[in-house]
Amino acid sequence: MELYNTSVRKKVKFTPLKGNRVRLYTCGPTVYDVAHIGNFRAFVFEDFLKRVLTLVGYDVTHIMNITDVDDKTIQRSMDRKIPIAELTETYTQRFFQDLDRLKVIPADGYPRATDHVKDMQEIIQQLLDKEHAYISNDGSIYFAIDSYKEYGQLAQLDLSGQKSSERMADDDYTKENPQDFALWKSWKPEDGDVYWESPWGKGRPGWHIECSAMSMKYLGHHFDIHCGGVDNMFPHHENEIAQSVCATGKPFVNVWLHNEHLLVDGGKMSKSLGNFYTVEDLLNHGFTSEALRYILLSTHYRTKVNFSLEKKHEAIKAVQRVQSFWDRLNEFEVSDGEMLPDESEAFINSLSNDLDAPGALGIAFDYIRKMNNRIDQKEITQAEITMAINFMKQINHAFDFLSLNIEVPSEVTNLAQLREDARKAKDWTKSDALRDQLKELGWEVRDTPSGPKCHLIDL
RNA sequence: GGCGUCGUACCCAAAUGGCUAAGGGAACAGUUUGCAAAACUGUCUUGUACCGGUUCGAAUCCGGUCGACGCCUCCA
Repeated sequence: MELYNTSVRKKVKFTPLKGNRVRLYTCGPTVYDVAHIGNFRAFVFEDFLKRVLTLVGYDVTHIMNITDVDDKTIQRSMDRKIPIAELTETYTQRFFQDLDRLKVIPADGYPRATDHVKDMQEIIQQLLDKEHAYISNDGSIYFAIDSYKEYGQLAQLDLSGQKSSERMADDDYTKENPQDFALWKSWKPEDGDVYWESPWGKGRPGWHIECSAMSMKYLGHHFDIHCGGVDNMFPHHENEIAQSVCATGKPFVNVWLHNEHLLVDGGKMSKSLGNFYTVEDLLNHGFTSEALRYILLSTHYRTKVNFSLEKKHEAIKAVQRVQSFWDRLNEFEVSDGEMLPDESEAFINSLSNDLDAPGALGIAFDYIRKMNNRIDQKEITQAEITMAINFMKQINHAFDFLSLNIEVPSEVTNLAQLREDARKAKDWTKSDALRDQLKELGWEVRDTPSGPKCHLIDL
């Protein structure tokens, strides 16, 4: 498959560094607050990447960090007068809950920054030893970007032409170069009891160092894929590269993937505009997990997606189309077999082309219409049913648009049976009344050749 | 100011210089249905922001204009 590697700004053929295993690191949340739907665009994109990699046959080891210490987190815990660990644990659990609600496959590990301070210190020491870092006069440690000639390569920044503004120079008088970034922040009174002992005194790690430490610890110095939002490209990922490469003297990440942002109503999400949505908000608005996945995946990951509440209907209808076809297929007797229709190859080719999810969906919907038509015409064969089931499983492996194993409450089943009895007796008044009754319970009944079928109403 | 992205039908959104520019949603008409729902068929046919250029051939490449947005400082 081909992936767009930000590092070289073009699509490149992807091959794992070692055998069949893809080692994947994705930047996780800072757990000082609830993550919003924009954050989850990144996490759902990464989930999709992983699903496609496994669909084409790779094994994936996926690590996502949890940033549980930084300026904002410390500030929030002080404002709320609760211990930082309590604050971060609350939002970490909330994050996992939201991932689950969006049907995101869990990572193989979610290392927390605060559990890896020692690993970070080791890297910092290596950087000091190799003179890529220096201790400033307040005890903080900075990475010297002048010591790494490749600095700016990922973001394609030419730093030689940039001059430091007076403001920066004033704020950062202890740095050798205003662009140098912190590896270790010395303790200040406003940090309270948030500090770790180190060879350089009390302090806490800079933000970028955690990803270098944890990715290399769990995936090795040189691993396959590192993902994040476009905003992380600079400075975060640029700094990660500098730290990691200079500390180990080895290549760091093979392929960098960056997803574009999500806009709401054409602009940035903000609490003051009232367009700041969490997963919970949207579920309360009547979006389903599948509809949210559809919205996040039906635009290519490198294109900005414009979210709005008006998309609910479109998204729900689209995923229901897939669901209805699946339900319809399952009314047939299914025989075993690995056969797949020709469309499966086109579908996988589309996904292999830098995760062209919209293109793949086009193929899937074309196929669904074609097969619905064959069922309507009563021309469908047993072999086609089997292939359709297998193909739909592939589609669902990648997108997860189907709600499987929904249990119909016995109350609903009973009412549906009463209605069916009334229909057989041609008592249309009674049967329509029972249908209305079911509707009030949130269920819709469809009369099919094999009897009435109940479906949850999403709208 | 520096770097970069984008503009495709009523809405959303693919198309890596080459067949009639996918697909989803909405709308309208029909088939089917006791009526529905779902599904199917048809319509939405001078739709690639605008102007110019390169080419046998351009949504795609180049230049310009207009518009939207991102990064350069914490960000998915």
